[in-house]
Amino acid sequence: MAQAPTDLLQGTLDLLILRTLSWGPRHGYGIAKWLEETTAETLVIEEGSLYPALYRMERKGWIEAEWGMSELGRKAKFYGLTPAGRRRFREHLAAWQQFTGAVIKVLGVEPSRA
Amino acid sequence: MAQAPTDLLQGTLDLLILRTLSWGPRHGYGIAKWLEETTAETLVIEEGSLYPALYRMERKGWIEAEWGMSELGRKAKFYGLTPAGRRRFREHLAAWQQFTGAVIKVLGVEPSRA
DNA sequence: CCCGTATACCTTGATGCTCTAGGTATTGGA
DNA sequence: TCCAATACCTAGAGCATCAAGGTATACGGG
Repeated sequence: MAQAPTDLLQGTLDLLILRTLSWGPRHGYGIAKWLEETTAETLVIEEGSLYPALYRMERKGWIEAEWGMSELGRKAKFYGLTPAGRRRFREHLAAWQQFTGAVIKVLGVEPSRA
Repeated sequence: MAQAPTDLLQGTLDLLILRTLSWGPRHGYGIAKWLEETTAETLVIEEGSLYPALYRMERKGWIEAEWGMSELGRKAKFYGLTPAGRRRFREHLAAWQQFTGAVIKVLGVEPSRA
């Protein structure tokens, strides 16, 4: 399969998580599921990538965790954006837009609008 | 500067190089300069990333090197695409389009069309 | 009542890309 | 003469992702 979206994910996972949480708190498992559903399984978030990413972001003060109950009645850790996380999201988003715009310029093609 | 295009570059550098060479052979230094000029310095390719990437790609049979003379009369190593490289480019490009399309769907914003 | 599946969390080690920071050599202009 | 630009190269560190393992609970079907 060579170099699937896998490697392309680098540096984008944080941004995707921040966006997911910008709609409101969610638990880890739910973040991954939501991303997968939203992109029709084009984006698949491995748990070995997800949880380390969440700790990283928590350590940096972008998100905050709180234990609670999932919709299905199981204990789950809910993550929510901090003000710093919101700021970070805006900055990272702008950087991504600029970067991707430049890549489009080089490649001469647009992303697929499936 | 936080997380500049630096980290976003992950997994995209190969694709950018393949695209650059799809116009014809070029030497390493020239590839980097061309990418920087084309994107108004939004994309800056460090030499410590560039040369390892070129060796990697040569080892994988996507590009071929040949010593020659630069436009300015200095010895330079020119890289050209192999048939496998052309195939690789098409595949990687398609994967990038699909991946980036999915990211756009999640983020809800378009890349900047500066 | 048992068992499989889905939910939900977590960790370790390996892999692999990019960057920092160094280095060499040549050319041309101030 | 000296500096900037051209053109190449490398070692080591940092860091993100993945593969592959693990725990525990709820629920439904048999």
